[in-house]
Amino acid sequence: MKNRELAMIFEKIADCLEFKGESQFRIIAYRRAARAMQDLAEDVEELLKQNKLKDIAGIGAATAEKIEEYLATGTMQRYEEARKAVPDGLVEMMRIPGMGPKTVKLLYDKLKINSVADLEAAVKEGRMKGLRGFGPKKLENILRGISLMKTAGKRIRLGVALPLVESIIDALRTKVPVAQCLPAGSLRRMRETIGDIDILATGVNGPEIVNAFTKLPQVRYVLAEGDTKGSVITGEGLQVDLRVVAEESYGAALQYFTGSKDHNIRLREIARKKHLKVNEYGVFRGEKSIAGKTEEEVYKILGLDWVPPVLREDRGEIDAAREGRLPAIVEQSDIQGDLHVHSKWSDGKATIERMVLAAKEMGYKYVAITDHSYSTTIAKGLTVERLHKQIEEIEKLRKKIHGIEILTSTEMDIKPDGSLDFPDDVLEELDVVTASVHSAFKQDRSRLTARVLAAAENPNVDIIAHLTGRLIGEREPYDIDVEAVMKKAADTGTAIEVNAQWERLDIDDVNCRRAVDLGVNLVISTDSHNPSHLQYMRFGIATAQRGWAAKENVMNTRSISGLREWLSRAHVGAAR
DNA sequence: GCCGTTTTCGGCCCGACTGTTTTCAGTCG
Repeated sequence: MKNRELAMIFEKIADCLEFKGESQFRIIAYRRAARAMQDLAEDVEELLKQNKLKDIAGIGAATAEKIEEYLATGTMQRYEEARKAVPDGLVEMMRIPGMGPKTVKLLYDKLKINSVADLEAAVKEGRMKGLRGFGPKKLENILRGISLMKTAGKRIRLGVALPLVESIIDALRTKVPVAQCLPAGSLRRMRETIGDIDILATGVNGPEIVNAFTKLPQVRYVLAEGDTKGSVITGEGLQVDLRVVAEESYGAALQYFTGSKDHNIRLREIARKKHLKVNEYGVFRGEKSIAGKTEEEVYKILGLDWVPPVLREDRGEIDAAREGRLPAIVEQSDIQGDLHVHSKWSDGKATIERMVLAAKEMGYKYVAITDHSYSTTIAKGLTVERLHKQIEEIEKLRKKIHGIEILTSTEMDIKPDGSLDFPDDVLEELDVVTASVHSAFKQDRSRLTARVLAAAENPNVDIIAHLTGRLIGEREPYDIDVEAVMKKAADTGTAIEVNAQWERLDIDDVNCRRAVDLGVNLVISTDSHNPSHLQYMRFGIATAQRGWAAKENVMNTRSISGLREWLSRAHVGAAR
């Protein structure tokens, strides 16, 4: 799959064009094309074969031709030219916070500075002396930018970012009176990783709030401090931006500060066509504010339904909002049970009883105990004999704990040769069966895919868990043909899991959207190894929402009888 | 370079903050 390669190439072309000072619009067009490639769940080669490249939003005649050229020849003329014209060092220099194309170009033209290392040396040797626009503060900022780029700049995962932002907001509230204070940006959109943290506050005294913010103990550097906006770097090297607005602008500011950038640009284009203007203070006709107190009225005045933050990625949600066909996305309150929970029997940290009681506490109507099978030796996987003992224990617990159904289950290993740990007659004894890959990740694409396809075809397998095996920022997805597995799952009724552990979020939002389009059944489960993990359901829900999943798409929104109906139907589907 | 419920050509989102400069360009989100 060449989608990612193409995304990188278009991004690089945009960088080079930016350096050369070409039209902003052309640069934006290339960046948009890059993102279109990034967001594409289907294989770009497949779309080329079907002659559908130009159906992708952001891909026009020129970029389609370049994609075709690259897929046919392995090179792209435009890319080769751009790389030759702009040394790699210059592109890297543009990544330094505070350094843009103009500054880099000027230093290259005047002083022949062409790398980050050379830039650092030049500042320290005083080579910029007398150069217009390079005062002492500017030089200081360049050095700081270089050190920031070295130490920071890494995206952090949602599960790490959320507690961090909560601690910052709590600290701010103790220092200064603020009416509203909440996370915006990619955090509010629940993206799987967060580049920087955005916080929106309302209050009458902007400068005082911003000042208190810049003096918080978490702050290492202050990047900017104005009347309504502050920007800092925390001890962890993470950038946090605070924006303060008046109460009457709350909705418009929240909308603006939640983004995404591309979503907002679309909104402003719509406004412009209606001879309106949208900014963070409201929606304006001429000088007059006509909306802004709530997000709902901002969207409404533009002729759109309110768009849930998780959908604001410019992935078709604007058109859907205009046409009244936004999905009724699945909500936490729809979830009736968790179908992926471990206990002490394998690598979980708590007894079955504690896990079940914690699930009941969540308000669930059922929970499946999915301990590992014996091939996963590192996790003390269960043999057939131990599985039978576990079933006996569950039967006892059923008599003891009421108000929640305990489902017998397994997270069974799909072995390297595609066979399964348990024979069919054992699987038939279980209420629900999950299968997943825990070994031989490095197998080639065809073997790995065949292995999972075989599991999905087994009528006794109900769910495929963490399909791609990725660990965000740690381990790449296995080389598996996700599209082929999904098509098989759509055919057999086998569900694909949205794993809610924030290190995994597997499948991701883009693949989830594709699954929904293909009519694949989903489950959202936490893969809990202790009772507190059950809370991670919110991350799984957010991922499914970002994938446009509705309640109907998600099997564990069903009542226990509805769930059992699907479990039996899945088997019929596979048998045909 | 993309795109069309005013357009197939002529548009293309909008404002805050900084640093250094005497009125604004560059950068960022």
